[in-house]
Amino acid sequence: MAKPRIEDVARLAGVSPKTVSRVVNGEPNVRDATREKVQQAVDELGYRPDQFARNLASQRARLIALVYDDPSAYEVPSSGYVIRLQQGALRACRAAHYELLIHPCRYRNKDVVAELEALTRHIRPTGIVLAAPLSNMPRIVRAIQASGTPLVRLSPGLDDGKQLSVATNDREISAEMTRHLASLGHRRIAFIKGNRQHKAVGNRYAGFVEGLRTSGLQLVKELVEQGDNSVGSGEECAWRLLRSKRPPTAIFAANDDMAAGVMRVAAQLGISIPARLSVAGCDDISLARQIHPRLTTIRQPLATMAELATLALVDGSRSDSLRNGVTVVPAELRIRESTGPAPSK
Amino acid sequence: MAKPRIEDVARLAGVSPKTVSRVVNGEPNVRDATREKVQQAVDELGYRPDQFARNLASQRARLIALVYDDPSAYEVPSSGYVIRLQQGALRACRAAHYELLIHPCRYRNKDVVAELEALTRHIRPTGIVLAAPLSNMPRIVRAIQASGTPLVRLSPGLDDGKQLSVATNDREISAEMTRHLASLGHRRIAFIKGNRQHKAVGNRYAGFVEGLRTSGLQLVKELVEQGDNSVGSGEECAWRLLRSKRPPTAIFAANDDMAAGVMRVAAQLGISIPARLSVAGCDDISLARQIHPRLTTIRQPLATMAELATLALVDGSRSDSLRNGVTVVPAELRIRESTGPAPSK
DNA sequence: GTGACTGCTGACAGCGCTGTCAACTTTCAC
DNA sequence: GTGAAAGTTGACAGCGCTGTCAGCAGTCAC
Repeated sequence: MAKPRIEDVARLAGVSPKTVSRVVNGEPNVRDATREKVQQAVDELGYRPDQFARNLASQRARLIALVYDDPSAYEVPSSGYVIRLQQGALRACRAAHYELLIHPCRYRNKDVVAELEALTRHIRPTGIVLAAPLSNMPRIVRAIQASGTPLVRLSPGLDDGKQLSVATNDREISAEMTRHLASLGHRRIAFIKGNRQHKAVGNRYAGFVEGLRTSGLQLVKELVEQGDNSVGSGEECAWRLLRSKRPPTAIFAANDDMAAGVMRVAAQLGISIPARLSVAGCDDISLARQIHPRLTTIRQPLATMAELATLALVDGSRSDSLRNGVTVVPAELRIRESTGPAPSK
Repeated sequence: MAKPRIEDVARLAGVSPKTVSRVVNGEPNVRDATREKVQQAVDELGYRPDQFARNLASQRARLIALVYDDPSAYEVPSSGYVIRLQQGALRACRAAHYELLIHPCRYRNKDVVAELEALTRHIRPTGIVLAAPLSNMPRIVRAIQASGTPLVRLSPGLDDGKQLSVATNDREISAEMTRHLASLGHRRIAFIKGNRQHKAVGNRYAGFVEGLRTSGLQLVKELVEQGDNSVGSGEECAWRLLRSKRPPTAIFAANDDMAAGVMRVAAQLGISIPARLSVAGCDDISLARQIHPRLTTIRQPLATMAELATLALVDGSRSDSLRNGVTVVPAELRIRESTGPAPSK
C-alpha cells in the first residue's frame, strides 16, 4: 500500500529504473514495445514520480513562476488583470501536472533584481512567465535572462523576434475602438493616455491616432490628456476635458480605471452617459459590468496569453505553439452602453 | 565560487553537518557557543540550504498552499478578495523564506476532494490556508485533515475551538453598519442576503437583525431579500424593493457586488444616492472607490487574516500567535458618500 | 561516588530520482 | 558480409540534505 517507487515499476516491467524514467519523462530513444510495457506497469501500480527526488536529481523544480507588477503597490489595486493571468497560467499548469508559484514584485523597489536572482537560483523553476509592464523593463528582463531560466514575456511590444513572447494587438484594437466612436458620429474624441512606463498603453495611443486618421478625423491636441492609469488621474483629466470651452462628445481612456474616473466626474457634473458623452476604456475590469451604464471597453485575452506562455515552458520543446518569437492573440471590442450616437447639436 | 554545501559550512565551523542543519533549522539542543560558531560560518560562506535536498530528506516542501474558491467560476469574478488573501499570505511567506502556491478550486466540482488529496500527497506543502467559503465545507475540510497536512482556516464561523482558524467579526460589524444607518435617521432599512452556502454572509444578516434591535427598529419581512452574491441578483432585489409601495430609504447588501447592483438600478430609476437612497455593502472591492458616489462598506482584514494564518504554518510551533483555536481580526466600517441622512418626508 | 537523567553532538543511511557514460543491438550503405 | 553510425538500454554515482540513534559529557540528588 506504500507509494510505489520507480524501482517497483522497473521490476514489474522487467527493465531498469532509468528506462522507466525515460518513459515517464517522455524522452526519446525508447523502443515502442518497451514504452508500452513500462506504461502498463505505471498504470497498474498507479505510479507517480516523486517531485522532491526529481527536483533534486535534475536540479529543476516542476514549477512555473508567474512574475507580475504587484497590484498592492497601488492605491486602488486593479486585481482583475492578475487574476486572469493566473487563471490562464493555472490552466496550462494543471494540464501538465505543474504547479504555479506567484511572484508579484514592485519594479520601483531597488531589490527586485536580487529578489529575482534568489528566485532563479533558489527555487529554480522550470520557467518564468513575465507579465507587462515588467516584461518591457530591461533591468528585469536581463536579471532573469542572466540566470538562464527559460523566460516567456507577456509583452505588448513586438520589439525583437529572438525571445519568446506573447502579445496582443493593442494598437490595432485601439484603432478599431476609435473608429467605432467615429462611426457613431463623434467628431471630437478625446484620449487619456496612461502611465508612460507602460508600453502597452503607449501602443493604445498610437492606435487612437491611427483610428482618427483612418476615420478622416484630425488629432486635436487639446483633446489628449496624460493620465497615470489611476482612477484619480482619470478624474483630473475628465475635469479638464469636460469643463473646457469645447468639450469632447466621446472620451477614450487607455484603461478602465481612468474611464471609471471619467464616469465619476460625469456623474458629478450631471452629464448623462451615453446621451451626452460616450466613454470607452480598455481592460474589461469587473467594474465595467458592475456599473450603470456598463462600460464599452477592450477585452484583452490575458488568460489565453498566459496559458500559451506557460504551455511553452512546461512541455519545453514538445510544444510547437511558440517556436517563433512573438505570438499575437487578438483582443476584442466589448461594445456596451457607455458609448452611443454623438449628441445632435 | 560554487554554491556552498552544508558540508563546507560544517568543515569551516569544525562541527558535523548535522549540527549545521540543527542551527539552520532553529532546532533546540545546540549549545549557544556552537550555534554562534556555525552561524558565523554560514554568514561567511553565504550558505543557503538547498530546498530540493531539504524537501527530499524531510518529505515536506517549504511551501504554503493557499486554497480558495475559484473566482473564474463566476460570471463577473470578484477578484479583490483573492488578491488580498494572496497579498497577506505572500507577506508572511517572504519573511520566512517560504513560497506560495495558489490553488483555486471549484467546490461544485466532483473532483475537488481528489484534487486536494493530490495536493497533499504530491506537493506535500508545509501547510494549507483554506479560505471561505471552502473553509466551512465539511467535505473539503475533511479531505485536507485526513492527509495530516497542517491546516488553518479563514473562517467566519467560530464553530469549534479545536482547529486553528482566523475569523473576522462579521456579525458585530454588520450590526454596527446597521446602527450607522439608523443613526442617520433611516427607519426603513432593507437587507439583501447573500449566497446561502456562504456562512459569512449569513453572519452578516444576523448582525443586521441585531443592529435593528439595538436601534429600536422592527425587522420588516418585506425589506429582506434573498440574493446570491452576484451583481445581477442585487439588481433583481433592488427592483423589487425600490418599486414597492413603501420603498426603503436605505439598503444594506451582504456584499459589494450586490450593492453595485442596487446602485445600477438606482441610476436607471433616477434615484439619487445618497439624497433619496443610502446604499451600503460589504467587502470593499475596488469598485467601491471607483464609482460615484463612493460606496460605504465594510473592510474585511483579509490580508491580515491570511498573513496570520500563514505565519502560524510557516514557523510551526515557534509562533504563539495562533496557539488557541480562533483568532478574530476586527473588520472596519468605511463610511463614504453612498450613505447619508434619511430623506425628510 | 553512584546512578539516573538531561543536553549536546556526530555517524550513518537513506530520501527517490536522473545525468553520464559505456555497452550492447539494430540499421544501413556499400 | 562488413564497418560505421544510430538507436536502445542499464550500471552507477550522486543530487544535498535530514531522521534516527548511539554515544559522550555534564548535572543533580542522595
